[in-house]
Amino acid sequence: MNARETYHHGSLRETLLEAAFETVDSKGVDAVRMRALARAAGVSSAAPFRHFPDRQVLLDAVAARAAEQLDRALDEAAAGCEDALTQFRAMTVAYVRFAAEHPALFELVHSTDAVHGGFLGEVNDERRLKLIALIIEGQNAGLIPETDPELIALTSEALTHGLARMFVDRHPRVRHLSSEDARRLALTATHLLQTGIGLS
Amino acid sequence: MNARETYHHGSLRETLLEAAFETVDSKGVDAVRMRALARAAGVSSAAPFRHFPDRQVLLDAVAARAAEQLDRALDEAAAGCEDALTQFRAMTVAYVRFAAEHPALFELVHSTDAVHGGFLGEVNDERRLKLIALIIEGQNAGLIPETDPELIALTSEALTHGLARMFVDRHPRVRHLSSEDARRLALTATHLLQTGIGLS
DNA sequence: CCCTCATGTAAGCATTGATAACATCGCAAA
DNA sequence: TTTGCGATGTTATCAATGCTTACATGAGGG
Repeated sequence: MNARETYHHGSLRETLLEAAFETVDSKGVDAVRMRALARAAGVSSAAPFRHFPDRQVLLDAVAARAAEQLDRALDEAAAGCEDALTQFRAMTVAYVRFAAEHPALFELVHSTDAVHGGFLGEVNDERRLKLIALIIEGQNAGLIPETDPELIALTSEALTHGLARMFVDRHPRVRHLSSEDARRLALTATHLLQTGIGLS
Repeated sequence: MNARETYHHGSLRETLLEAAFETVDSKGVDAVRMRALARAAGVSSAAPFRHFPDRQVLLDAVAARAAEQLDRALDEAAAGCEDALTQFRAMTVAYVRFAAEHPALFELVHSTDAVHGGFLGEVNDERRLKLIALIIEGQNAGLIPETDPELIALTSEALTHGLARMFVDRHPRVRHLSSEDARRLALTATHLLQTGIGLS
């Protein structure tokens, strides 16, 4: 499929999107070059612009796909869990892990440009709402004390996001951690916080 | 000093550095253009390369200056505080505040490229060591229970870094917060965490 | 006083994102 | 089946950018 016989490519948009996604994941956002993508798809350097008005729109599309992947990872992590609290913890771990394994994608999902553009912001919002819902659910089930859920969610998210960011930024203290170490760290840290919130 | 009569500029390096710093702070890293800086300094477009081998080195210099400014902010915040714990909290607030007020500079200080290049990494390390020292000092003074200081520092830093990042990323939940609100949030969040750690 | 070398200039290169004018072809309507 | 139109691809080209090379200038030490 890399070489092409027909004048029309057939699925250029998807091919470009996929290649851009891989490039971001493996080499970072800055490594995404319109001409390189075109060359890889066996197509002229102007062709991509038929499918993406400009580079930023392409990156937005990549960000959207990455957000889907992140959401899926969180859902899968929460799938096997019984109560709201366990789900909450599992999602925290999955979140940090995604950041550790796909730093560039994680960064792109939260990059101001893409988020401010609207649709991605809503996706992120939805993910957050899911977490708040879990907290409220936990409160209703008596698992979490009835403190301000907004504050709990915010603080918890800050801790999670911060841990994730430390992996993205190759923070010295987490740089050489194994995947399992990272998992334990996320659990321990959130546990520490949750002790403060009032969880057992 | 903007217009120049002499063939030699006299302080081109500093002028460029300052202009780049301002540009990063006000318009972001991507807005830094070598030619624009040269034009602003009233100098040919090749001149900057006499002082900075390439753009990245210039950005590294900007990052170093930003790191100094951040360190100064933290020191000033800690200056008036009595015990280690209060210092620790004040520095947390100052850290988040710096991120909120100078998002691009904050990002640059932690950008992987600049950090991985060595010297900036050491600056950041030093800042971290200062925090750990505070924790140990707090433990010695009986203000902080004798739990693993590494873990406490790491978790605390994750929370702080996460809060800071939320401002940088214009996170919806903090986007419309006033400076005072942000201060309170940082305090409340760290308090929540410190409750978990075992602080009063 | 002069001559060296740090610092500046002019010109140009390769690369990049983006656009405009033209080519090809799938597909639906006549 | 034919036609022709809109989606998609091509070629050629632009302006901007980072960076380099070869040359110019002049400040300051010997």
